[in-house]
Amino acid sequence: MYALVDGNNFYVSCERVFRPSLQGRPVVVLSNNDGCAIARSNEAKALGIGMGQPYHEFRRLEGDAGLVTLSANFTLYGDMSTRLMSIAAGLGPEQEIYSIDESFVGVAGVPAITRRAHLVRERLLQWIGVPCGIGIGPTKTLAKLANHVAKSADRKPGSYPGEFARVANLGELPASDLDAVLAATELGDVWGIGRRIGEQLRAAGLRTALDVARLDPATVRRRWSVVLERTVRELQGQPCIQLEDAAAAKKEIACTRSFGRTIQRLQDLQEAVTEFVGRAAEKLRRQESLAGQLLVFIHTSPFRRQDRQYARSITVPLRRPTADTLHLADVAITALQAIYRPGYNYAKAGVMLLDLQDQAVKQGELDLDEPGADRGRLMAAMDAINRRHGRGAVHAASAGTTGDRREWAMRQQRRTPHYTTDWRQLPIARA
DNA sequence: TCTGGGGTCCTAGGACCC
DNA sequence: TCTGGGGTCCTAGGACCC
Repeated sequence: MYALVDGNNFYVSCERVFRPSLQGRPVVVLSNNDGCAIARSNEAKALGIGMGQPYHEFRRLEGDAGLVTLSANFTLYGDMSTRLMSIAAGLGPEQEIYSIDESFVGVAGVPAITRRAHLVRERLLQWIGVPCGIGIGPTKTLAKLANHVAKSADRKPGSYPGEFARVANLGELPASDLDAVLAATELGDVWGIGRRIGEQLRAAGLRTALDVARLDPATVRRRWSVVLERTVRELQGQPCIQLEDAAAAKKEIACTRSFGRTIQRLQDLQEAVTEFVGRAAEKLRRQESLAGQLLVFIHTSPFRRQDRQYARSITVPLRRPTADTLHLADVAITALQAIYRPGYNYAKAGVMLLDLQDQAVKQGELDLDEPGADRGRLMAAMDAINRRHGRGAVHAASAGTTGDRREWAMRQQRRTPHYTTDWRQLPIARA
């Protein structure tokens, strides 16, 4: 038996903890560069603002409907997430942290689980201040579906029985009642059924989660894929997707960004790419891995129809796997020079570290006395300084030294403070 | 004018091996 | 006219997730 705990409209809820005046108001959190909506309060959803909708399309609601828009504050959300996860873990013996605001908890054998879930939920609300929904079911897919039910029963009364509001346990439901819940759920709301497969299923005459659950797994495998087959079996109550107890090491690490405005010069791209390498390599060292390949890409904006378009990437195999920022930056800049073409308005660039391997596993070789081959201590010192004095306190010089005046800097007009991770930005309570 | 970032898994097809 | 069988590895592309 599994539980899925997740924060409602998580980013918005985090912002509301520190600005209670946002309660009850339509609030949207924007993506990087204040580009599009990535979290919406229920009130904002009611205004018709869609997930991923471009900001400029709903900006007018700030005046017309009292909409509050905020720039993304991922430092805050990450810290709130850590706190939330540690409390959610109290629900059962095993936990898989699935995303910034969701975790699966293995709850097999936990007595009075529904009541316990209510207590954990109240604790999350009181200690963290973030409202959560908890769904419980015999498979991860059914736990996800139960979580959807819990949220819908809360937000849209009448869509499901009222006792499912906030906490929904499908595990102790008679079969006929479970069928009724599945029948009331759109197939597109099932975990694992996205836009494309959803369209194909609807074209085949299916409408609800119950329709999908009644498909024959072998047929589904033949006509679609083993992935969808697992979804069908999980809906039928047969567990196919394991709980991933320990976080696995990443197989690739990326740092990619759209620019605050388009840039043309190689120099600016070099600064950006160097910075991306620095961040990616830092993540790489944190998980104690080495990269075997590095990929760099640059492209123009497909949304700027008037611009000539250009997009290219290049993958460079590294002679030795490495986690050395300076070495990786050298490689990345050479790679960038190979794909850069003047005369385009570049909108985005990125770096990916691929073919990652454990740093403990090293190919032995003759020491050919390569200068600077091992800068592990320098990297450790860089990481320590940046941890203590903030991101970017030390970096490769090719990342540029002009700070916020950098041409490509991200636009973030309404970012809230780092309330919980920076002494200078602590909130102040006044009597 | 203005449209995010970071991942995973699966499959098909080609190259290559004996 | 007639052209094997069995396998691995790699990559690109598609689909999904939050």
